[in-house]
This record gives sequence, structure tokens and C-alpha cells, in this order.
Amino acid sequence: MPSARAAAPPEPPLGELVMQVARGLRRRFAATLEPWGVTPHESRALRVIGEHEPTRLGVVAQHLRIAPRSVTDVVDSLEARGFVAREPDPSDRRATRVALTTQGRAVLAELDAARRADHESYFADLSERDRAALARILGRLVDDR
Amino acid sequence: MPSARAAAPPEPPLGELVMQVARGLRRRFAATLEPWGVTPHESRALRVIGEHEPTRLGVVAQHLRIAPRSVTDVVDSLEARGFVAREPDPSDRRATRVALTTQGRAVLAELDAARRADHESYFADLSERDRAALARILGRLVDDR
DNA sequence: ACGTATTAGTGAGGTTAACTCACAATGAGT
DNA sequence: ACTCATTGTGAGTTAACCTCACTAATACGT
Repeated sequence: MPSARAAAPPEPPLGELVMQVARGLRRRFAATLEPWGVTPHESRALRVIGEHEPTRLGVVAQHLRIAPRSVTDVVDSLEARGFVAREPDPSDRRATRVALTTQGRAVLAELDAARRADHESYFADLSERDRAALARILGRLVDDR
Repeated sequence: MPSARAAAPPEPPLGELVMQVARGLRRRFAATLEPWGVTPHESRALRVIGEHEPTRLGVVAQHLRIAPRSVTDVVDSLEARGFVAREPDPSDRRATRVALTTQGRAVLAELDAARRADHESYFADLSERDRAALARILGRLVDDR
């Protein structure tokens, strides 16, 4: 970088921006979920399970992009609350499947609604077009890695 | 949009996307920084300090959007590595200022370069226009809250 | 000038969401 | 039949936050 850097063009680091927004989201998201006694992490897991149930823990790990061991923990707490249930995988006795309970299904629906409203307000200042652009761009990033 | 929702375009939840990207970033970022023995958190703090030095811990907290107490920790570890130094604030004997050391300045420059390269590759699939749009949109979100 | 409230930073201790490593039970391939 | 891989979990660790309580210092009202 020989010269041309003097004026220090803002060059806002994309990654930092993402992290900052993520932190803001995490915070208000947690607040929104509080009435249900569910953390954002748990809500994410619940949603993944809802989309794939009944499914193996390992599959949940892949979708959440976390280590298999970490799924054990989050499923533990969801099961303790009665939102999901473990059951042996009939086709492989090593494996365990998780599925939503009736209560879990109900909670998931409520959380979905709450989340939608929450995002609505968080991203409210953005134009419809910006929101679409954001979804499209981030979606591409997520798909790839 | 009164109707037109029937076909249920997945409507990928923006917040979740942000979180997912953030997690991906955190991971590869940590890997990139490993050679320096610096965590992403520390690198962020180092950068904030670099931008405002010499500055009070409380100010750093505001910029990092974390609790003042948490700044103590991260400054502790940066100071232990010799990247920053605490000094009494001459205008208020309650306060402490932090500033980069020579070594800290050097490391910060290296990290900046590494980060830039890392983002370059993470966001490489995006067009120049998409990157600009992403920066603009996220920037608006960050400014507001 | 004096007493009270406020502010800056930190010690102590807790929480969350991740991680690795080791292991038992099971399944799959030769 | 033996070896090797895979599934989930116990045990223990880490990073990055948090709150609460405290000290030292400043600012403010009378």
C-alpha cells in the first residue's frame, strides 16, 4: 500500500458489521423470547427440528453448524422443557431421533410469530427493497459455506 | 402485499441469516488470527483502541457495545501481551486511559491486513455491488441501535 | 465547606454456547 | 470374524459476555 491511503476511505469492514448486527440481534432477540423461557439458541434448534422431524441428532448438528456434542446439550434442555422427545432410530440402534411434542409444536408456532414481529421491528427502518437485498446476499453466503 | 403470499416464498428470516453468517465469520476469523494468538474479540478491541487512543475504558466499552466490566478483561489480556498500556487519565483521576504500544500498533496493522484478506475471500463470491449494498444496509442497522 | 449522589474501573463469581477428548454401543466392509 | 467407522454422550475446558458489590474520585446542592 504505497500511497493512496492517506485520505483513509471509510471502508467499513463487512465482517465487523455483520458481527455487530448479530450482537444487536442476539440481545433483543433474547429479550423477546424471555417470556417463553427459551434462548435464541434453543429457538434455532427447535426450528431446525421442526423442519426435519423426526431426525437424528447428527443431522440437527449439521443444520445448526455446530458440533454433534453440542446438540446433545440443546436437545437435553428442550426435552427437559417438554418441547421435544428423543426416540430410538428404528433403522440404526446407535442413533437417536428427535421430534417435536405437541407442546413443542405449539411453542414453535408462537416463537415463529414473535420472531417475525421482532425482525419486522429490527429491520423496520430498511426499505422493502433493502430487506430483500439483504436476504438475498446473506442467503448466498450461507449456502456456500 | 395483501395476498401474493400463498406460494409461501420461504421468506428466509433475516435475523437467522445474520446469525448464521456471523457464526461462519467467527470461525474462519478465529482461524486466521490464530498465528497471532489473538482472539476475534481481542482484535476488535485492539482496533477500537487504535481508532480512539488514548481513550478511556468506558469509551471503549461504548464502541464495543459491551459492559464496562468486560472491557477490563479484554484490556487485561491485551496488556498482558504488551499490545496496549494503561495510563492514568490526567484530567480525571478516577479514569484510566488505554493506548497502543509500538508493538500493538504493528500487530494491529498486520491484523488489519489479514482481516482484509480474510473478508475478501469470505465475501469473494459477492459482486462488488452486493458488497457495497451489504455494507450500506448493515451500516444503517448498526448506526441506529 | 460539607454531605450526598454519581461516575470510573475492577474483584468475585455466574452464565451461555460453543469446543475437544475419550468411550461404549452398534453397524459395515473385507 | 475382525477390524474400522459412526452415533451419541460424559467429563472437562474455553471465550465472551453478564451482574453485584466495592473503592476512589469527582460534581452538585445547599
